[in-house]
Amino acid sequence: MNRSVQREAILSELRSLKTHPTAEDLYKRLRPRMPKISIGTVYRNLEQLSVAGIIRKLELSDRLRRFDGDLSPHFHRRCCSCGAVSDVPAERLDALFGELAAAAAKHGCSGYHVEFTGVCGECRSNLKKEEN
Amino acid sequence: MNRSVQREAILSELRSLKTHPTAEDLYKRLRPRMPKISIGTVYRNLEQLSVAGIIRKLELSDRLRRFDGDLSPHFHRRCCSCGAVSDVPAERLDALFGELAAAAAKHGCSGYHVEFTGVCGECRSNLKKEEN
DNA sequence: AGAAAAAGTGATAATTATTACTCTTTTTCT
DNA sequence: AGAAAAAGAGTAATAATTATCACTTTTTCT
Repeated sequence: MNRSVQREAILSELRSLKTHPTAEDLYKRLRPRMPKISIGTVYRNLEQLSVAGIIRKLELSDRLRRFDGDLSPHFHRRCCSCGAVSDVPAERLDALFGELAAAAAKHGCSGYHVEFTGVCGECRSNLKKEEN
Repeated sequence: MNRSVQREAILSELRSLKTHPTAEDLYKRLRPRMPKISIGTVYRNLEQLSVAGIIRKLELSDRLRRFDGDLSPHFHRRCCSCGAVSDVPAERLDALFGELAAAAAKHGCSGYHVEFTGVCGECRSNLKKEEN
């Protein structure tokens, strides 16, 4: 994999975000700085970076693919209402990680992904406002 | 929700399978019996059935949505190579289910989904053949 | 450093899963 | 049975992602 200014911009932008952005999200954020960058370039680089194990491709309960620059073990939490994806802090879950890895291995698998679903705080308060 | 022959055929076909089929898969299987059924009907019914909680919609590490007629608690295992989805038997995982539910609740979530990833037996042997 | 090879880019076309729409048929309910 | 509601068939539209291709940038190698 060669290096390119676009690839590095995409990677550093992704790493600066905790929002698990889509390719389109990143494209919009990069354009002010790099007006000529193309959406295909963003897709191509995200794919390559994830194949290389430098980032993680999340294919979750959604039609859109999201990307994560944080490779440390953690769970994801998705809002059923707005679709936002946030991290589940790892505190006190370490034992669970180990058990899941062991369960996966027992069934011939090397990886696992856990997604929690619920309504995020923001959406909950929006829904309450609508009720009134 | 009214009843219709198409809906019942879709549901019973799904329930007869352990393969977590896509809408397209089901459509192809139903056509010999019901040549006039339309793909839109399959999508519409699968959506309605999952909203009603009669089946489960799986949105996993894949572009395609898959459906599951088995509502009992279990994990899924996906082959990284061919994409096949199979069930992880629940034996000895019951404790894990409980811990995950508790962890989800602690983080304001009501549901969770666990997917294990690895290469399935069939793909592993195919890959070995290619090596020779 | 400079030439040749490899990899990457931007722009756009193509693909494909899913949804929307219109009109007809089936189901439900009295 | 007959009116009203729900569902189906067929097809068009949408939208995320991938492929293509001529050109540019980066890397490699002497």
